[in-house]
Amino acid sequence: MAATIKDIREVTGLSLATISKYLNGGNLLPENKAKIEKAIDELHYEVNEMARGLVTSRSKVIGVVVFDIANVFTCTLLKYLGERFRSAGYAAMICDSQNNEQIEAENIRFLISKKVDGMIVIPVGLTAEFLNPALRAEIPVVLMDRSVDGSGVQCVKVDNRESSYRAVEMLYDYGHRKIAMIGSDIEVTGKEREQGCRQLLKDKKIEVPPEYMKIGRHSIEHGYKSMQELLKLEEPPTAIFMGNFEIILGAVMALNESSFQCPHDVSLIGFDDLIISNLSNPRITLVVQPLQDLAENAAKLLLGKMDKDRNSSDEEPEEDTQMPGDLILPARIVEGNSIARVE
Amino acid sequence: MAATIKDIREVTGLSLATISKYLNGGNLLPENKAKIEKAIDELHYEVNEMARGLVTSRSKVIGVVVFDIANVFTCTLLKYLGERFRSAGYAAMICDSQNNEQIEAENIRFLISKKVDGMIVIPVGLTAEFLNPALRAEIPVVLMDRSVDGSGVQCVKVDNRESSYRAVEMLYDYGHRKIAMIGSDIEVTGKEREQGCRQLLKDKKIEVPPEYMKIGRHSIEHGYKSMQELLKLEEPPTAIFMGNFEIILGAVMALNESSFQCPHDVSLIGFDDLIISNLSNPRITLVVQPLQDLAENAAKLLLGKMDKDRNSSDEEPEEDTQMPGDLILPARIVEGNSIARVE
DNA sequence: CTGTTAGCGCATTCAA
DNA sequence: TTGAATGCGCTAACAG
Repeated sequence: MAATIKDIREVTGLSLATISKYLNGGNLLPENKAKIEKAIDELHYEVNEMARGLVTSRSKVIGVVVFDIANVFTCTLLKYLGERFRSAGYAAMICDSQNNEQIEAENIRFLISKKVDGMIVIPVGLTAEFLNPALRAEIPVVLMDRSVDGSGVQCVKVDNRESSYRAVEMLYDYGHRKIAMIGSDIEVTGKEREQGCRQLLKDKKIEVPPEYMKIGRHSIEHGYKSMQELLKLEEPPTAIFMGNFEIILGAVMALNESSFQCPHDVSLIGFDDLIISNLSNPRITLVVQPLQDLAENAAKLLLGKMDKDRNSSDEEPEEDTQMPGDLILPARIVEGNSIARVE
Repeated sequence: MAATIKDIREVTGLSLATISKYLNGGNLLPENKAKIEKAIDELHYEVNEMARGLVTSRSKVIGVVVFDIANVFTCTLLKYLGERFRSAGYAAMICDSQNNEQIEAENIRFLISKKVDGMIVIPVGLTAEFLNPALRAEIPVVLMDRSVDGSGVQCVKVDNRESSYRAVEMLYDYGHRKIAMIGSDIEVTGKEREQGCRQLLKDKKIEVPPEYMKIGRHSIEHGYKSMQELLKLEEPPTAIFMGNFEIILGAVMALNESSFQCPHDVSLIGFDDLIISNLSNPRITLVVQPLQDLAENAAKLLLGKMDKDRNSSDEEPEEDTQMPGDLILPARIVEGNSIARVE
């Protein structure tokens, strides 16, 4: 069996309290300190965090619930989140919701039972309900990427609407007037991006044929089929805005298989990942989210909330809970050479 | 504060043991069952897994230590691992080693202190030492992707040597004789892939100019620079084997920027990810690892070990610990159209 | 089927 | 500075 502090007591002859004090950085005689260190080394003692957590009611673990773990966006966020948490002395417990709201709700409850000290959630669900158990348990929560209306929980994200607006504006500024979009509508994110696109077109008084707005599932297939359909139109668009990573993937596949050339026949701009532009030829101009910034801000926010929670613990009517609203970071456009100038 | 079983006792008038029995699926009077369920619902009770774990000395958590969380390979494995563990009633605690052996060692010790019931490790390190604490703590461990010599710990992986051999053989069979490789040498995986390549060339009695073997860091930059250098040679290769995802990325970037066309001027075959072939034009022929199989086998193996550990607990000299050796799965080649036939 | 009791490993009082 | 005692929330005997 693993060694416990009792074993250390046997070896050193000191009391449990003294050993505990050592483990928690208290002051003791150098002599005793050395004895304990020697014993720890010999016994390969490791603190039992379950027992410690039971006493302190703090686990030093932060739960991270992601809507889907198997994509670059999520992984990159996880990387940065993990780094921040680690340097603050916390570990991350990552739960994949597999794009399933029920699993998401279970994940939340699971993490509560694990007594995590805080949670980051990149939600599947649009409804706020699934967060209630965490709020009731008084576990600080910070959302990322997708805000949840009516949850009253702060979210760190980019301004999808504004960024999409600027992306389409870039197409416009290059002279394009026949502008199409391939996007998704299941998540808030997708809706916001569509809104941004429509807004620009409206502001510029461009009439959009309904067959130019390909809003469907968030999937490679949707991107693939939509691109095929757009290129088959009698009057195909000269420029296309692609709403997310998977759609870009599918759309570029379809384009590659067609006789159309980018940017000669059709110009492209996409929302999301940078890795894509390394592979495609020509490089696609992209709206890139500041993933590291997003993660660091979310981590900072959460750690801050956790601190406050611990200090204000009992009384005090929480005067400063003034519902701060979402934290919105700017996305930047990274230019490739996928947009042709049109006269 | 969160509700405990004592609160349930207050409400129901039943004893702690009865409530505990309910929580663990024991039989009790329907009447009492209903009472408890009502109380749980009202109080929003959630089991405190720390307390439970302290008693049972099982956490229902499996630790997963990955060399780098921010890549598709890792994420995909995490996804499949997570699904398997979840359906077996376990959660995954994921630790990123950030490609750093020291962090890796800390992760192992951290998970031990969290009393995880088992571990999956995709190691950074080549040396076995970092696994010792886990072995001493008698925590079942299964490695993935990269075996660690002398650790005595089983590893689930593909046969990199054999797969690379077949990849290069495909180039050979298409008639190529001027074959180059861009690969990495920091990890076992990279070394094995290089060996497979060299072996085929040797078997076919092909002399390899040293400038054809670009072995360097596992990075996009290395792929990029190496491709540039290869194309600048007086006698450039007609076919190139690319050893991993990052290298493919860089190499394809460089190729796209050059005047060379694939497969007309240079044929390509790569080791790793499938996503790449969706984007590049033409589609690159790839050696694809059976990620789902790898994950499922590793999960099964680990869960099996955990079961055995719990049952054989005390005595029995573990007769069947016969060092089963690594579990090696076949990779498959997914053909694109990046290889030209040469006469 | 239910209740009583003890103890998991540790931190934390309070005395000494 | 150190030690003895108490309890965190729960499960696991055992007795009823």
